[in-house]
Amino acid sequence: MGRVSRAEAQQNRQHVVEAAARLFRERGVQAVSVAELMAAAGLTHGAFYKQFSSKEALVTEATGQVFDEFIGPLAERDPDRPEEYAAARTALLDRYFSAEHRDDPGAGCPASTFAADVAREAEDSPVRAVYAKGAEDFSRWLATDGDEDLAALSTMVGALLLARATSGTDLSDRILAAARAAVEPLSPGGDARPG
Amino acid sequence: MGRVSRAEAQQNRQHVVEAAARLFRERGVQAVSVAELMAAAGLTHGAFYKQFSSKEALVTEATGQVFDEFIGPLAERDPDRPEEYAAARTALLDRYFSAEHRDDPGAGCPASTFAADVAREAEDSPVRAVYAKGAEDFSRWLATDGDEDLAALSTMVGALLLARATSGTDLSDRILAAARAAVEPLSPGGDARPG
DNA sequence: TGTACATCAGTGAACGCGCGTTCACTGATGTAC
DNA sequence: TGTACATCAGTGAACGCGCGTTCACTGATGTAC
Repeated sequence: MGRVSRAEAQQNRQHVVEAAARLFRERGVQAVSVAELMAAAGLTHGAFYKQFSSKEALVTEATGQVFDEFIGPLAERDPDRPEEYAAARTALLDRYFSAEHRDDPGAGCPASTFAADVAREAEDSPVRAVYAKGAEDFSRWLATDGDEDLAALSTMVGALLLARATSGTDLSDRILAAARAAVEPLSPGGDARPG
Repeated sequence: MGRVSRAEAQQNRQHVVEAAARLFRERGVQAVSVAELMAAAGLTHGAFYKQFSSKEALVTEATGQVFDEFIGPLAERDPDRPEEYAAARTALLDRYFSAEHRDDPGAGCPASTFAADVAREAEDSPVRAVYAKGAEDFSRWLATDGDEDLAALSTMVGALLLARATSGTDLSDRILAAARAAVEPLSPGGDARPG
Protein backbone atom coordinates (compact mmCIF):
# COMPACT_ATOMS: atom_id res chain seq x y z
CA MET A 1 0.00 0.00 0.00
CA GLY A 2 3.03 2.27 0.22
CA ARG A 3 3.51 5.25 2.50
CA VAL A 4 0.57 7.19 3.88
CA SER A 5 0.42 10.90 4.79
CA ARG A 6 1.41 11.97 8.30
CA ALA A 7 -2.11 13.13 9.03
CA GLU A 8 -3.54 9.81 7.90
CA ALA A 9 -1.00 7.87 9.93
CA GLN A 10 -1.84 9.91 13.02
CA GLN A 11 -5.51 9.21 12.42
CA ASN A 12 -4.84 5.48 12.05
CA ARG A 13 -2.89 5.53 15.29
CA GLN A 14 -5.76 7.19 17.12
CA HIS A 15 -8.21 4.62 15.73
CA VAL A 16 -6.06 1.88 17.25
CA VAL A 17 -6.01 3.59 20.64
CA GLU A 18 -9.79 4.05 20.52
CA ALA A 19 -10.37 0.40 19.61
CA ALA A 20 -8.07 -0.59 22.48
CA ALA A 21 -9.91 1.72 24.89
CA ARG A 22 -13.18 -0.02 24.12
CA LEU A 23 -12.04 -3.64 23.68
CA PHE A 24 -9.67 -3.75 26.66
CA ARG A 25 -12.54 -2.61 28.87
CA GLU A 26 -14.98 -5.08 27.34
CA ARG A 27 -12.83 -8.19 27.38
CA GLY A 28 -9.67 -7.49 29.33
CA VAL A 29 -6.20 -6.79 28.00
CA GLN A 30 -5.16 -10.41 27.52
CA ALA A 31 -8.24 -11.33 25.50
CA VAL A 32 -7.63 -8.70 22.82
CA SER A 33 -4.85 -9.31 20.30
CA VAL A 34 -2.66 -6.78 18.52
CA ALA A 35 -3.92 -8.13 15.19
CA GLU A 36 -7.55 -7.57 16.21
CA LEU A 37 -6.87 -3.98 17.27
CA MET A 38 -5.12 -3.22 14.00
CA ALA A 39 -7.93 -4.84 12.02
CA ALA A 40 -10.43 -2.64 13.89
CA ALA A 41 -8.55 0.33 12.44
CA GLY A 42 -8.56 -1.23 8.96
CA LEU A 43 -4.85 -2.13 9.04
CA THR A 44 -2.76 -5.28 9.11
CA HIS A 45 -0.87 -6.29 12.24
CA GLY A 46 2.65 -5.61 10.97
CA ALA A 47 2.21 -1.83 11.12
CA PHE A 48 1.54 -1.92 14.87
CA TYR A 49 5.22 -1.54 15.74
CA LYS A 50 5.57 1.54 13.56
CA GLN A 51 3.23 3.26 16.01
CA PHE A 52 3.76 1.54 19.39
CA SER A 53 6.85 0.04 20.96
CA SER A 54 4.89 -2.88 22.45
CA LYS A 55 1.41 -4.02 23.40
CA GLU A 56 2.17 -2.92 26.95
CA ALA A 57 2.84 0.64 25.72
CA LEU A 58 -0.58 0.71 24.05
CA VAL A 59 -2.22 -0.61 27.23
CA THR A 60 -0.66 2.26 29.17
CA GLU A 61 -1.66 4.87 26.60
CA ALA A 62 -5.22 3.56 26.24
CA THR A 63 -5.69 3.43 30.02
CA GLY A 64 -4.50 7.01 30.37
CA GLN A 65 -6.76 8.21 27.56
CA VAL A 66 -9.81 6.48 29.06
CA PHE A 67 -9.20 8.06 32.46
CA ASP A 68 -8.81 11.46 30.79
CA GLU A 69 -12.06 11.02 28.89
CA PHE A 70 -13.84 9.82 31.99
CA ILE A 71 -12.60 12.42 34.45
CA GLY A 72 -12.09 15.39 32.12
CA PRO A 73 -15.78 16.27 31.66
CA LEU A 74 -16.26 16.14 35.44
CA ALA A 75 -13.46 18.49 36.27
CA GLU A 76 -15.35 21.80 36.06
CA ARG A 77 -15.90 22.20 39.78
CA ASP A 78 -16.62 25.75 40.90
CA PRO A 79 -16.15 26.23 44.67
CA ASP A 80 -18.47 29.25 44.52
CA ARG A 81 -21.37 27.14 43.27
CA PRO A 82 -21.63 24.08 45.55
CA GLU A 83 -25.18 23.29 44.40
CA GLU A 84 -23.87 22.88 40.87
CA TYR A 85 -21.37 20.29 42.08
CA ALA A 86 -24.01 18.51 44.15
CA ALA A 87 -26.23 18.17 41.09
CA ALA A 88 -23.33 16.97 38.95
CA ARG A 89 -22.41 14.40 41.58
CA THR A 90 -25.96 13.09 41.73
CA ALA A 91 -26.08 12.91 37.94
CA LEU A 92 -22.80 10.99 37.88
CA LEU A 93 -24.08 8.51 40.46
CA ASP A 94 -27.28 8.07 38.45
CA ARG A 95 -25.23 7.05 35.46
CA TYR A 96 -22.67 5.09 37.42
CA PHE A 97 -25.16 2.76 39.08
CA SER A 98 -27.38 2.40 36.01
CA ALA A 99 -28.07 -0.85 34.16
CA GLU A 100 -26.74 0.87 31.03
CA HIS A 101 -23.34 1.43 32.63
CA ARG A 102 -23.28 -2.14 33.94
CA ASP A 103 -24.15 -3.53 30.52
CA ASP A 104 -21.65 -1.45 28.52
CA PRO A 105 -18.23 -1.84 30.14
CA GLY A 106 -16.53 -0.88 26.88
CA ALA A 107 -17.64 2.71 27.38
CA GLY A 108 -17.57 2.72 31.18
CA CYS A 109 -15.50 3.53 34.24
CA PRO A 110 -11.82 2.56 33.82
CA ALA A 111 -11.26 2.25 37.56
CA SER A 112 -13.59 -0.78 37.46
CA THR A 113 -12.64 -2.38 34.17
CA PHE A 114 -8.87 -2.09 34.56
CA ALA A 115 -8.65 -2.86 38.29
CA ALA A 116 -8.01 -6.60 37.99
CA ASP A 117 -5.67 -6.25 35.02
CA VAL A 118 -3.61 -3.58 36.77
CA ALA A 119 -3.60 -5.47 40.08
CA ARG A 120 -1.80 -8.32 38.29
CA GLU A 121 0.81 -6.12 36.65
CA ALA A 122 4.35 -5.93 38.02
CA GLU A 123 4.86 -3.20 40.61
CA ASP A 124 7.07 -1.13 38.28
CA SER A 125 4.69 -1.39 35.33
CA PRO A 126 3.97 2.05 33.85
CA VAL A 127 0.23 1.37 33.67
CA ARG A 128 0.10 1.21 37.47
CA ALA A 129 1.13 4.85 37.81
CA VAL A 130 -1.46 5.91 35.24
CA TYR A 131 -4.15 3.91 37.02
CA ALA A 132 -3.25 5.23 40.48
CA LYS A 133 -3.38 8.83 39.28
CA GLY A 134 -6.75 8.29 37.62
CA ALA A 135 -8.25 6.58 40.67
CA GLU A 136 -7.00 9.30 42.99
CA ASP A 137 -8.29 12.10 40.74
CA PHE A 138 -11.69 10.44 40.55
CA SER A 139 -11.87 9.99 44.33
CA ARG A 140 -11.08 13.68 44.79
CA TRP A 141 -13.92 14.69 42.52
CA LEU A 142 -16.25 12.41 44.48
CA ALA A 143 -15.37 13.95 47.84
CA THR A 144 -18.06 16.37 49.00
CA ASP A 145 -15.55 17.96 51.39
CA GLY A 146 -12.81 18.63 48.83
CA ASP A 147 -10.52 15.90 50.19
CA GLU A 148 -10.81 12.42 48.67
CA ASP A 149 -13.59 9.87 49.07
CA LEU A 150 -11.86 6.53 48.72
CA ALA A 151 -14.71 4.69 50.43
CA ALA A 152 -17.20 5.95 47.85
CA LEU A 153 -14.81 5.00 45.05
CA SER A 154 -14.40 1.52 46.55
CA THR A 155 -18.16 1.03 46.83
CA MET A 156 -18.67 2.18 43.24
CA VAL A 157 -15.93 0.01 41.75
CA GLY A 158 -16.93 -3.03 43.78
CA ALA A 159 -20.62 -2.68 43.03
CA LEU A 160 -20.05 -2.33 39.29
CA LEU A 161 -17.81 -5.40 39.16
CA LEU A 162 -20.16 -7.46 41.32
CA ALA A 163 -23.17 -6.33 39.28
CA ARG A 164 -21.40 -7.33 36.07
CA ALA A 165 -20.34 -10.70 37.46
CA THR A 166 -23.97 -11.38 38.42
CA SER A 167 -25.71 -9.64 35.52
CA GLY A 168 -28.91 -11.28 34.42
CA THR A 169 -29.98 -11.91 38.03
CA ASP A 170 -32.06 -10.04 40.58
CA LEU A 171 -29.01 -9.85 42.77
CA SER A 172 -27.24 -7.68 40.21
CA ASP A 173 -29.93 -4.99 40.42
CA ARG A 174 -29.99 -5.15 44.23
CA ILE A 175 -26.22 -4.62 44.32
CA LEU A 176 -26.48 -1.42 42.27
CA ALA A 177 -29.37 -0.11 44.38
CA ALA A 178 -27.72 -0.90 47.72
CA ALA A 179 -24.40 0.66 46.70
CA ARG A 180 -26.11 3.75 45.34
CA ALA A 181 -27.94 4.25 48.62
CA ALA A 182 -24.70 3.88 50.56
CA VAL A 183 -22.70 6.33 48.46
CA GLU A 184 -25.24 9.14 48.33
CA PRO A 185 -26.49 9.81 51.84
CA LEU A 186 -30.06 11.05 51.93
CA SER A 187 -29.18 13.72 54.45
CA PRO A 188 -25.85 15.50 55.02
CA GLY A 189 -23.60 13.53 57.39
CA GLY A 190 -26.07 10.66 57.43
CA ASP A 191 -25.97 7.34 55.62
CA ALA A 192 -28.71 5.43 53.87
CA ARG A 193 -26.96 2.10 54.25
CA PRO A 194 -29.32 -0.34 56.01
CA GLY A 195 -28.11 -1.95 59.24
CA MET B 1 3.98 -44.84 34.84
CA GLY B 2 0.99 -47.16 34.56
CA ARG B 3 -2.19 -47.05 36.53
CA VAL B 4 -2.35 -45.49 39.97
CA SER B 5 -4.64 -46.46 42.89
CA ARG B 6 -8.04 -44.81 43.16
CA ALA B 7 -7.07 -43.09 46.40
CA GLU B 8 -3.91 -41.73 44.82
CA ALA B 9 -5.80 -40.54 41.75
CA GLN B 10 -8.34 -38.76 43.96
CA GLN B 11 -5.47 -37.14 45.85
CA ASN B 12 -3.85 -36.01 42.58
CA ARG B 13 -7.16 -34.54 41.46
CA GLN B 14 -7.50 -32.57 44.67
CA HIS B 15 -3.94 -31.26 44.30
CA VAL B 16 -4.87 -29.87 40.89
CA VAL B 17 -7.98 -28.15 42.27
CA GLU B 18 -5.92 -26.65 45.11
CA ALA B 19 -3.25 -25.38 42.74
CA ALA B 20 -6.01 -23.89 40.58
CA ALA B 21 -7.64 -22.26 43.62
CA ARG B 22 -4.41 -20.49 44.44
CA LEU B 23 -3.05 -19.68 40.97
CA PHE B 24 -6.36 -18.54 39.43
CA ARG B 25 -6.70 -16.03 42.27
CA GLU B 26 -3.10 -14.86 41.97
CA ARG B 27 -2.88 -14.44 38.22
CA GLY B 28 -6.33 -14.82 36.74
CA VAL B 29 -7.80 -17.80 34.91
CA GLN B 30 -6.35 -16.98 31.49
CA ALA B 31 -2.79 -16.61 32.75
CA VAL B 32 -2.62 -20.12 34.24
CA SER B 33 -2.27 -23.05 31.83
CA VAL B 34 -3.56 -26.57 32.20
CA ALA B 35 0.02 -27.85 31.91
CA GLU B 36 1.17 -25.63 34.78
CA LEU B 37 -1.64 -26.81 37.04
CA MET B 38 -0.84 -30.44 36.33
CA ALA B 39 2.88 -29.84 36.91
CA ALA B 40 2.01 -28.24 40.27
CA ALA B 41 0.48 -31.60 41.22
CA GLY B 42 3.53 -33.47 39.91
CA LEU B 43 1.77 -34.76 36.80
CA THR B 44 2.01 -34.26 33.05
CA HIS B 45 -0.65 -32.36 31.17
CA GLY B 46 -2.18 -35.31 29.30
CA ALA B 47 -3.83 -36.73 32.42
CA PHE B 48 -5.89 -33.56 32.94
CA TYR B 49 -8.78 -34.84 30.82
CA LYS B 50 -8.99 -38.08 32.82
CA GLN B 51 -10.08 -35.88 35.74
CA PHE B 52 -11.81 -32.84 34.22
CA SER B 53 -13.93 -32.45 31.11
CA SER B 54 -12.39 -29.06 30.29
CA LYS B 55 -10.47 -26.14 31.77
CA GLU B 56 -13.78 -24.36 32.22
CA ALA B 57 -15.05 -27.23 34.40
CA LEU B 58 -12.00 -26.87 36.64
CA VAL B 59 -12.53 -23.11 36.87
CA THR B 60 -16.07 -23.72 38.06
CA GLU B 61 -15.06 -26.38 40.58
CA ALA B 62 -12.13 -24.34 41.95
CA THR B 63 -14.29 -21.22 42.30
CA GLY B 64 -16.91 -23.18 44.23
CA GLN B 65 -14.32 -24.74 46.50
CA VAL B 66 -12.73 -21.37 47.27
CA PHE B 67 -16.10 -19.84 48.19
CA ASP B 68 -16.83 -22.85 50.42
CA GLU B 69 -13.48 -22.53 52.17
CA PHE B 70 -13.92 -18.79 52.55
CA ILE B 71 -17.51 -18.75 53.78
CA GLY B 72 -17.68 -22.10 55.58
CA PRO B 73 -15.64 -21.08 58.66
CA LEU B 74 -17.80 -17.95 59.03
CA ALA B 75 -21.13 -19.72 58.97
CA GLU B 76 -21.45 -20.50 62.69
CA ARG B 77 -23.79 -17.63 63.51
CA ASP B 78 -25.80 -18.09 66.70
CA PRO B 79 -28.79 -15.71 66.91
CA ASP B 80 -28.79 -16.10 70.71
CA ARG B 81 -25.27 -14.67 70.96
CA PRO B 82 -25.15 -11.45 68.94
CA GLU B 83 -21.97 -10.25 70.65
CA GLU B 84 -20.19 -13.35 69.34
CA TYR B 85 -21.22 -12.45 65.78
CA ALA B 86 -20.22 -8.81 66.28
CA ALA B 87 -16.75 -9.89 67.38
CA ALA B 88 -16.44 -12.33 64.47
CA ARG B 89 -17.48 -9.61 62.02
CA THR B 90 -14.89 -7.21 63.41
CA ALA B 91 -12.23 -9.91 63.20
CA LEU B 92 -13.18 -10.64 59.60
CA LEU B 93 -12.97 -6.95 58.68
CA ASP B 94 -9.57 -6.75 60.39
CA ARG B 95 -8.30 -9.50 58.16
CA TYR B 96 -10.14 -8.35 55.06
CA PHE B 97 -8.69 -4.84 55.04
CA SER B 98 -5.20 -5.91 56.11
CA ALA B 99 -2.03 -5.48 54.05
CA GLU B 100 -1.56 -9.26 54.35
CA HIS B 101 -4.84 -9.93 52.58
CA ARG B 102 -4.05 -7.33 49.92
CA ASP B 103 -0.62 -8.84 49.33
CA ASP B 104 -1.74 -12.50 49.16
CA PRO B 105 -4.60 -12.73 46.67
CA GLY B 106 -3.89 -16.43 46.13
CA ALA B 107 -5.30 -17.17 49.57
CA GLY B 108 -7.85 -14.37 49.69
CA CYS B 109 -11.46 -13.43 49.04
CA PRO B 110 -12.85 -15.06 45.87
CA ALA B 111 -15.51 -12.37 45.40
CA SER B 112 -12.64 -9.95 44.66
CA THR B 113 -10.25 -12.14 42.72
CA PHE B 114 -12.83 -13.77 40.46
CA ALA B 115 -15.05 -10.72 39.88
CA ALA B 116 -13.44 -9.54 36.63
CA ASP B 117 -13.00 -13.06 35.24
CA VAL B 118 -16.64 -13.93 35.94
CA ALA B 119 -17.92 -10.59 34.65
CA ARG B 120 -16.41 -11.46 31.26
CA GLU B 121 -17.89 -14.96 31.10
CA ALA B 122 -20.93 -15.71 28.96
CA GLU B 123 -24.24 -15.28 30.78
CA ASP B 124 -24.96 -19.02 30.76
CA SER B 125 -21.51 -19.99 32.02
CA PRO B 126 -21.75 -22.34 35.03
CA VAL B 127 -19.15 -20.39 36.98
CA ARG B 128 -21.50 -17.40 37.10
CA ALA B 129 -24.08 -19.29 39.16
CA VAL B 130 -21.38 -20.47 41.56
CA TYR B 131 -20.05 -16.93 41.90
CA ALA B 132 -23.48 -15.37 42.45
CA LYS B 133 -24.34 -17.86 45.19
CA GLY B 134 -21.03 -17.26 46.94
CA ALA B 135 -21.34 -13.48 46.77
CA GLU B 136 -24.91 -13.58 48.08
CA ASP B 137 -24.02 -15.93 50.95
CA PHE B 138 -21.13 -13.69 51.94
CA SER B 139 -23.30 -10.56 51.86
CA ARG B 140 -25.83 -12.28 54.12
CA TRP B 141 -23.18 -13.11 56.67
CA LEU B 142 -22.02 -9.48 56.58
CA ALA B 143 -25.50 -8.09 57.29
CA THR B 144 -25.85 -7.05 60.92
CA ASP B 145 -29.64 -7.17 60.55
CA GLY B 146 -29.86 -10.72 59.15
CA ASP B 147 -30.77 -9.53 55.64
CA GLU B 148 -27.95 -8.93 53.16
CA ASP B 149 -25.39 -6.13 53.10
CA LEU B 150 -24.56 -5.68 49.45
CA ALA B 151 -23.17 -2.18 50.01
CA ALA B 152 -20.63 -3.53 52.51
CA LEU B 153 -19.70 -6.33 50.10
CA SER B 154 -19.28 -3.80 47.29
CA THR B 155 -17.06 -1.57 49.40
CA MET B 156 -14.93 -4.55 50.48
CA VAL B 157 -14.49 -5.98 46.98
CA GLY B 158 -13.81 -2.59 45.44
CA ALA B 159 -11.34 -1.55 48.12
CA LEU B 160 -9.38 -4.78 47.85
CA LEU B 161 -9.11 -4.53 44.07
CA LEU B 162 -8.20 -0.84 44.17
CA ALA B 163 -5.65 -1.46 46.92
CA ARG B 164 -4.07 -4.26 44.87
CA ALA B 165 -4.00 -2.15 41.71
CA THR B 166 -2.22 0.60 43.64
CA SER B 167 -0.12 -1.54 45.99
CA GLY B 168 3.25 -0.08 46.84
CA THR B 169 1.78 3.42 47.19
CA ASP B 170 0.42 5.46 50.08
CA LEU B 171 -2.90 5.56 48.28
CA SER B 172 -3.27 1.80 48.64
CA ASP B 173 -3.12 2.01 52.44
CA ARG B 174 -5.52 4.95 52.50
CA ILE B 175 -8.03 2.99 50.41
CA LEU B 176 -8.04 0.11 52.90
CA ALA B 177 -8.38 2.47 55.87
CA ALA B 178 -11.18 4.54 54.32
CA ALA B 179 -13.17 1.48 53.26
CA ARG B 180 -12.76 -0.15 56.64
CA ALA B 181 -14.09 2.95 58.37
CA ALA B 182 -17.07 3.03 56.01
CA VAL B 183 -18.02 -0.61 56.46
CA GLU B 184 -17.78 -0.79 60.23
CA PRO B 185 -19.61 2.17 61.73
CA LEU B 186 -18.12 3.31 65.02
CA SER B 187 -21.56 3.59 66.59
CA PRO B 188 -24.74 1.63 65.79
CA GLY B 189 -26.67 3.28 62.98
CA GLY B 190 -23.90 5.80 62.41
CA ASP B 191 -21.24 5.89 59.75
CA ALA B 192 -17.57 6.73 60.00
CA ARG B 193 -17.27 7.74 56.36
CA PRO B 194 -15.87 11.25 56.16
CA GLY B 195 -17.95 13.86 54.38
C1' DT C 1 -5.65 -67.31 48.68
C1' DG C 2 -4.18 -67.51 43.65
C1' DT C 3 -4.61 -66.71 38.89
C1' DA C 4 -6.33 -64.36 34.56
C1' DC C 5 -7.81 -60.46 32.72
C1' DA C 6 -10.21 -56.00 32.24
C1' DT C 7 -9.86 -51.34 33.73
C1' DC C 8 -8.13 -46.85 33.52
C1' DA C 9 -4.72 -43.01 35.63
C1' DG C 10 -0.91 -41.28 33.80
C1' DT C 11 2.62 -40.57 29.74
C1' DG C 12 4.30 -37.97 26.03
C1' DA C 13 3.89 -36.90 21.20
C1' DA C 14 0.95 -34.56 18.28
C1' DC C 15 -3.25 -31.73 16.66
C1' DG C 16 -4.56 -27.03 14.95
C1' DC C 17 -4.40 -22.59 16.42
C1' DG C 18 -3.32 -17.84 17.85
C1' DC C 19 -0.09 -15.07 20.19
C1' DG C 20 3.56 -10.85 20.28
C1' DT C 21 7.14 -9.49 17.61
C1' DT C 22 10.49 -9.06 13.54
C1' DC C 23 11.74 -8.04 8.93
C1' DA C 24 12.51 -7.48 3.85
C1' DC C 25 9.90 -5.13 0.84
C1' DT C 26 6.64 -1.52 -1.43
C1' DG C 27 5.61 2.85 -3.07
C1' DA C 28 3.38 7.29 -1.99
C1' DT C 29 4.78 11.17 0.83
C1' DG C 30 7.80 14.74 2.13
C1' DT C 31 11.92 17.40 1.20
C1' DA C 32 16.19 19.35 -0.78
C1' DC C 33 17.63 21.74 -4.57
C1' DT D 1 7.10 25.23 -10.06
C1' DG D 2 9.69 20.85 -11.30
C1' DT D 3 12.74 17.14 -10.53
C1' DA D 4 15.47 13.66 -7.80
C1' DC D 5 15.69 11.22 -3.95
C1' DA D 6 15.24 9.95 0.97
C1' DT D 7 11.86 8.75 4.29
C1' DC D 8 8.83 5.71 6.48
C1' DA D 9 3.62 3.89 7.16
C1' DG D 10 1.83 -0.10 5.83
C1' DT D 11 2.13 -5.15 3.90
C1' DG D 12 2.37 -9.92 4.58
C1' DA D 13 5.31 -13.82 5.46
C1' DA D 14 7.80 -15.69 9.07
C1' DC D 15 9.94 -16.20 13.89
C1' DG D 16 9.57 -19.01 18.21
C1' DC D 17 6.38 -20.04 21.47
C1' DG D 18 2.56 -21.68 24.36
C1' DC D 19 -2.18 -22.74 24.39
C1' DG D 20 -6.36 -26.38 25.13
C1' DT D 21 -7.32 -30.71 23.68
C1' DT D 22 -6.75 -35.56 21.65
C1' DC D 23 -4.90 -40.06 21.40
C1' DA D 24 -2.24 -44.48 21.13
C1' DC D 25 0.15 -46.59 24.51
C1' DT D 26 1.80 -48.37 29.28
C1' DG D 27 1.41 -51.15 33.15
C1' DA D 28 -0.14 -51.31 37.98
C1' DT D 29 -4.65 -51.66 40.06
C1' DG D 30 -8.99 -53.75 40.78
C1' DT D 31 -12.02 -57.63 40.00
C1' DA D 32 -14.11 -62.02 38.56
C1' DC D 33 -13.61 -66.68 39.27
